[in-house]
Amino acid sequence: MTNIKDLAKMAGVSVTTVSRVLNNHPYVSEEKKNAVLEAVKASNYHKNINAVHLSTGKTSLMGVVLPFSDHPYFGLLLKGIANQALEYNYKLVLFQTDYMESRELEALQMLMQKQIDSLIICSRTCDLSTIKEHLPFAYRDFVKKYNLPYKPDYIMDECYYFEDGEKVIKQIQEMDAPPSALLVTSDQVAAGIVTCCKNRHISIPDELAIIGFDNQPIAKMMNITTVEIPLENMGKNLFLQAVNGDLSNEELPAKLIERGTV
Amino acid sequence: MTNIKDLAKMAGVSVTTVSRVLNNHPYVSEEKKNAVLEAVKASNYHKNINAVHLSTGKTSLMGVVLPFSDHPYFGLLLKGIANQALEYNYKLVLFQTDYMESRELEALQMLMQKQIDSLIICSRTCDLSTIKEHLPFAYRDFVKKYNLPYKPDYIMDECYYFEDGEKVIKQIQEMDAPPSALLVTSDQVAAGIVTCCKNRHISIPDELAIIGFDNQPIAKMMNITTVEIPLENMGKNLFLQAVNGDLSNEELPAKLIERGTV
DNA sequence: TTGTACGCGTTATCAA
DNA sequence: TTGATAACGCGTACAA
Repeated sequence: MTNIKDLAKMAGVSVTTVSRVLNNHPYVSEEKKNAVLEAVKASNYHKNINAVHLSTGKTSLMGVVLPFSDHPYFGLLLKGIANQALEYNYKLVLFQTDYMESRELEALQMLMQKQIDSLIICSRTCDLSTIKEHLPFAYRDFVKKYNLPYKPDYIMDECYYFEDGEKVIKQIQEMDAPPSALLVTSDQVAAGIVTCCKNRHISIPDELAIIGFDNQPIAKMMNITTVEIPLENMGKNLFLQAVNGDLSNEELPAKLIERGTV
Repeated sequence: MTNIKDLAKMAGVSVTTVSRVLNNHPYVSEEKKNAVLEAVKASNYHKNINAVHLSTGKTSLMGVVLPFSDHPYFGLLLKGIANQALEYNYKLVLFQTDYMESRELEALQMLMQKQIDSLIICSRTCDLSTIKEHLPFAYRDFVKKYNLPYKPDYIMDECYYFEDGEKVIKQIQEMDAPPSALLVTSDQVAAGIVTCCKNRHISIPDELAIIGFDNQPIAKMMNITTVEIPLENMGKNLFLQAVNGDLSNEELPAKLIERGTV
């Protein structure tokens, strides 16, 4: 593999001049510039980016931690981040954790080792203190904390996909005092619930009212009342905050889309 | 930031010894080893992985090119790759191309610049020749080529999600000679089609037969006949081939799951 | 078992 | 406008 030293020799200039040309720095004569570009072409030269990283101390790589990307919520969030990353010429390194702490730690590891410049944690299983003690510098937390009372039975975990709708209905039917309404954190799951209810002849919204989440197209098709969340926008904001070190704890508006399941 | 030189000074040994301890190499006395480990702890030391990369010429980073990850087909494929990557201690760099050639080129770029050790291209828009001319070495192509006759009208592109089912039905209903059966390349879309047919009182399979793809849980819930593809396994294989430079052009079995839409 | 010294490929500083 | 040369942090022949 040819390197800038080779190029310098080929073009009859110093490595500094080659570097200047390669990075569009000023103060290079047209003549030498052309000589360098010639050499680049002739040798099929490509920068070794790792050397650049070592020299500059930056990688233009941003980590994103999330449980899975094949879920519409995280998928859209990721999309927002990704688009913004594209604009800033950043690449993303994805950490699909499946809610496993060990994988979250891998991300922290990469951050510490400087393989990524920054890290967006969209979901975490590990303790905040764990994050804290692993980092040599301060981190930012944008999550608002609420202390609302709730009924544990009425909260069902691990519902991410369409097919989980069946599980929910089963669970509800086994309850002594089943809820008469469901706030579902994904339109996909809501759609699954609606489908399952149809199969079992449970009337919606009479017997069971449902509000979805995200205002996905599937909610429109199946006429499901839902909450619109500006996920892509959230992703965009996250990226910007991460890349700039901003602290604009902006609140994004959510909107109720009323349809037929309530 | 402290580096191995600092550690060496702190522990009263040479950088070589520090490196040996850090990489679990043999030929280090317990005494010195402990001294180094002490220093590591005391200084909150972390390797600068970029320096390692430069020195070793490897990054343990593998690129994956795919159009989107929030689609069950690519989602599962990615899952298979990711799990295997985990085992081999590789990290993945995701290139979500949205079928844009420019983004595919970015991936090739990173490969050439040695920021990633290897690249798995799950989908491509660019020409094979483009890939070829961008690479300094040979690449492997595992795609079988078939030359089957087909009717262009009967092929509908850009159907990826549940909601695209509506589009399909609309298009079919506008045809002079609509097909009586659909082979759908995603169970999500198939489910959307089935739902849409229900809404419009189109009888399945009498008026329209449907075969899905992937045997996703949604297909089971909606009783859709489908083809089971070992996607995760495919992903696993892809990773192994990429990491080992294997050429085991293995053919994985697909299986028809007969249900109610045919 | 240990350490010296060099190479990896760039960028940055500073003097010319 | 140019070029020597010193970082950057680590791995590793090679010598001891």
